Amino acid sequence: MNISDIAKLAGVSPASVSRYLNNGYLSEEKKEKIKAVIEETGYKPSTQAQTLRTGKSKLIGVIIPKIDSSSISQVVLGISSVLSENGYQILLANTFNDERKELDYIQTFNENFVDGIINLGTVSTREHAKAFKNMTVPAVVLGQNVSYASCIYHDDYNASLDLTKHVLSKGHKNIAYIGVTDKDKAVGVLRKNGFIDATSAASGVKTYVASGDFTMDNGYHNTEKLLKAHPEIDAIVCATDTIALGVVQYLNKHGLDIPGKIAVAGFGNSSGGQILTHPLTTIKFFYKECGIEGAKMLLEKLQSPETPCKSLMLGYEINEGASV
Amino acid sequence: MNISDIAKLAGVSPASVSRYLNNGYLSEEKKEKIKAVIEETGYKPSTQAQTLRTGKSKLIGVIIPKIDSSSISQVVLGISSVLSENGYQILLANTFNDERKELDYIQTFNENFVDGIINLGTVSTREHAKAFKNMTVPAVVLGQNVSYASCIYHDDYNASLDLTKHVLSKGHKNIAYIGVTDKDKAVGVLRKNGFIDATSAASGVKTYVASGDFTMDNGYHNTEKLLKAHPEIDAIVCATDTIALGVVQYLNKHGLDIPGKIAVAGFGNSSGGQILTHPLTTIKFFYKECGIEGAKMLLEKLQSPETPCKSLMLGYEINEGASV
DNA sequence: TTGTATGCGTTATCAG
DNA sequence: CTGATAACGCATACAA
Repeated sequence: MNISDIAKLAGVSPASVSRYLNNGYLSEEKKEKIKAVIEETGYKPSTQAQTLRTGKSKLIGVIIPKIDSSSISQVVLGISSVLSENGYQILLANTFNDERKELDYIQTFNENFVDGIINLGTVSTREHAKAFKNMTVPAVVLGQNVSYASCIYHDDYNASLDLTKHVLSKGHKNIAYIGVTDKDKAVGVLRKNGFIDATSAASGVKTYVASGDFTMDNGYHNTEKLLKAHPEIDAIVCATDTIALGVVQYLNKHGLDIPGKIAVAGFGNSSGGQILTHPLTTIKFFYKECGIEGAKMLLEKLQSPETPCKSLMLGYEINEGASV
Repeated sequence: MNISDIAKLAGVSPASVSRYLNNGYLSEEKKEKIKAVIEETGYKPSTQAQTLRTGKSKLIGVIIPKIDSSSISQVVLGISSVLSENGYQILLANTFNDERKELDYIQTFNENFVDGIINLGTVSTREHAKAFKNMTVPAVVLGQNVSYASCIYHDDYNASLDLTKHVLSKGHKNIAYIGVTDKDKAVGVLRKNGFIDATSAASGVKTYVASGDFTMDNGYHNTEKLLKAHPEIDAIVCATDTIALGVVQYLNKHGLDIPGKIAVAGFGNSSGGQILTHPLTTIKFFYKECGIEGAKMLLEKLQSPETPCKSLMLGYEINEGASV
């Protein structure tokens, strides 16, 4: 069932049907005719052909590292709210935190299927830079401060600095940090640096740094290791709430009081942290706003392709729970 | 940059380039030529045109109700593992639990873009039945037992029956149930029915039933209401772990001991339930397996379109935590 | 083994 | 206001 079939059934030319579907530059009489036929047949124009012809798909590719994450969910919510208002649909590509898959999807989306790309950035390698340089559709990176594309990111460094200072203000002297890979500048490097700078500015404070992936397991197992080697540890700062929850799980399991024996802090203000007997002290970033602004930035580029690259940094708040 | 440009640069016909890209029915000499030009130019064939021409996109549309969910994440992981092995990519469509959006995406995907659809079902209305009947690509529904498509679902009723029996076995006599909309047969109706049948078979047990959405807030606020009206309640069974975590949050906040004062149970075996001081007693469903089997079912239909409809039910396990 | 020609379903141009 | 026709980029039947 294609446009010509409809045209025949309605006794008009394919061009008229196309006009009906688009501008509607058409006599009332024919409009009626065509409308009737389309409703009867349930005809839907082929998006493939439309896209091939117009070069526009009204689809935005959003690349995310994992789906089971409240922060990412909020970013996507923000993106979705703006884009659907403007007639775009979202195609989500989940990389399962696999750098290769991320590049694959960037490639797949690029030149194909989508009118624009939003990438919730994790790592930024030379290959990423290259991929974005070669990009023919507008793209925005969220969560990382990159030079090769417009981006929106959080003030990870200062957030970490402040969070750590808050922990220090409670008198803790042996503070551990559980982070993630340095390949992730925002979450891996900047948050760690904030921790290091805050603690080294304090006197009489010893620190212990560990690292792993974005999972509760990371928190659980690193806590186990850290405490076995350094039972004097009295506070643990984690690069994400998810990791912090793993820490909490370990501490609960071993009857170590939070924050009496050991304080715990994280980043992300996830709902999971708030169910605890002692709600998690955590950094609240503006994830939904990040999505909203990112989508707006992309729309702007879609409308005027010559828009220059921008980078926007968003602030943060400390959510003081009872875990510190 | 299209196939003819490449052909010209390589001094061959467009057909030869096409052959190079596909079968490779071609002399070594020309292969070399074409390969060189493609690498030099970074040429990528247009997926749009390929799809228009072949009718195949190698893309599977997966429609999910929310992304911030560990169960859904696991299903998607299962789907992804099977499909990517077979050269398919996944396009995720998130409906934010909006029934209208779900139908929209079914429509959008149908006849367009994708070679097949996997729908993580929530509600099943007459419109859903109609949409699936009109579907021109193979489709599989996950999580709901529907008649209009192949499906894979969980044994929600018996899981709920067993879970409730387990709660009863601990001597609780005033048991509340916090569920979700009856529009969702699997989670809304069957789990509730299991609860009702188990409790009404027991003697001297009073029950209290509330309902809301798939959020922690549902658990939190309904617990508040229930306990204010019925302070004698000594156990709360929830249709999902997320709801149960909201219950836990309320109980923790008000210093009500779990399970001493009130027992809590849920469904889904989410990691969030396991961080608690008293890990959540919950039903473990086989989500990843559900995704795997669903993807296999779809592949089968893709390969032989005349495959008849199937429905497959998966079992469950009780994960006995310390919350009951 | 290779090239030419055609058509997938649509929209845009242009003449009427 | 309307219809014929070309073109988007590719894959394939057919001819060579």
